[in-house]
Amino acid sequence: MKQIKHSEKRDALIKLLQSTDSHPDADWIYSHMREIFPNISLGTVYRNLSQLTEQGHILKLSVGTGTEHYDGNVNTHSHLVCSGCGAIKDIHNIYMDDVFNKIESEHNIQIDNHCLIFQGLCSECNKLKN
Amino acid sequence: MKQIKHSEKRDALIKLLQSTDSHPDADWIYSHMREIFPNISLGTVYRNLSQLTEQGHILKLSVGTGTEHYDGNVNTHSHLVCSGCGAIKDIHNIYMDDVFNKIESEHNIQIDNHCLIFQGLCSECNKLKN
DNA sequence: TTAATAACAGTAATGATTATCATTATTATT
DNA sequence: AATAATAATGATAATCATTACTGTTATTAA
Repeated sequence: MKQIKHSEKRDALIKLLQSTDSHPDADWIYSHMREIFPNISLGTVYRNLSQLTEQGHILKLSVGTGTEHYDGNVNTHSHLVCSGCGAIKDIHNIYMDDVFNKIESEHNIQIDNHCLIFQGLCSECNKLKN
Repeated sequence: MKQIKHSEKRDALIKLLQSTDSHPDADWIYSHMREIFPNISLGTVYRNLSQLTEQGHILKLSVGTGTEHYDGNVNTHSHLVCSGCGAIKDIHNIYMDDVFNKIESEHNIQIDNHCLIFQGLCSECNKLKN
């Protein structure tokens, strides 16, 4: 197994992701990292993003928008992609463990992880609609 | 609104997607479409895939594998991406409507659609494990 | 202090998807 | 049926997110 060496930039990347709930993509992350490290390379951002994802320190969200989005919050929760404003919002969801257990025993499968993405209207856009 | 004209190839594309439960990507679809229409263009495949997705006749599955996958079954169901064999399997799931209702009222949001992807072991790989 | 090697910047390459454009097929209208 | 409008198509070029490569620098173990 390949050892991992300390990296100031990787630390800052986690910190950046944990400081926002906007679920940014690599481009946003890159431009914000450049404010801290003006000459950081885009390759470094991608390399660290995939390493951190692999190790479970961050989450990769495939929402079908053409770019991958990332989440510094690895606690179980769901996401809403709002068709009104396009934002990706966190949805606290306590019901999935129960669903897991039922489905695991029904299908004889093992569920290690999941990704639940809702499409619809966030509370702000839903309010505007009425 | 742009009118839609009949297309033999689009019809065959839906039919192809409905004939399999393998959740193929554009490349697989392209090569199978070429068996029916030897000179069909890859662009035609992509164009029809996005049109059909937009109109809700098929589903686009963003599972984070680098390519988009497509599903001809638009009835509510979930998917398992098996970490053993890599397959994408259908998971019949009757529990989500209930979860929707609870979450909609908790968050004052409107849920139009959802995509639930499990990661774990399919029943075959789970059996082999023991 | 040295040796091994992970992380890095800079940049080129890859590969999935989208756009363009000239031609063909479909459909509404005469 | 003939015509006109325009959607669909094949071929191909362009785009753009992501990955790979290469020489250099930083980290850490010995």
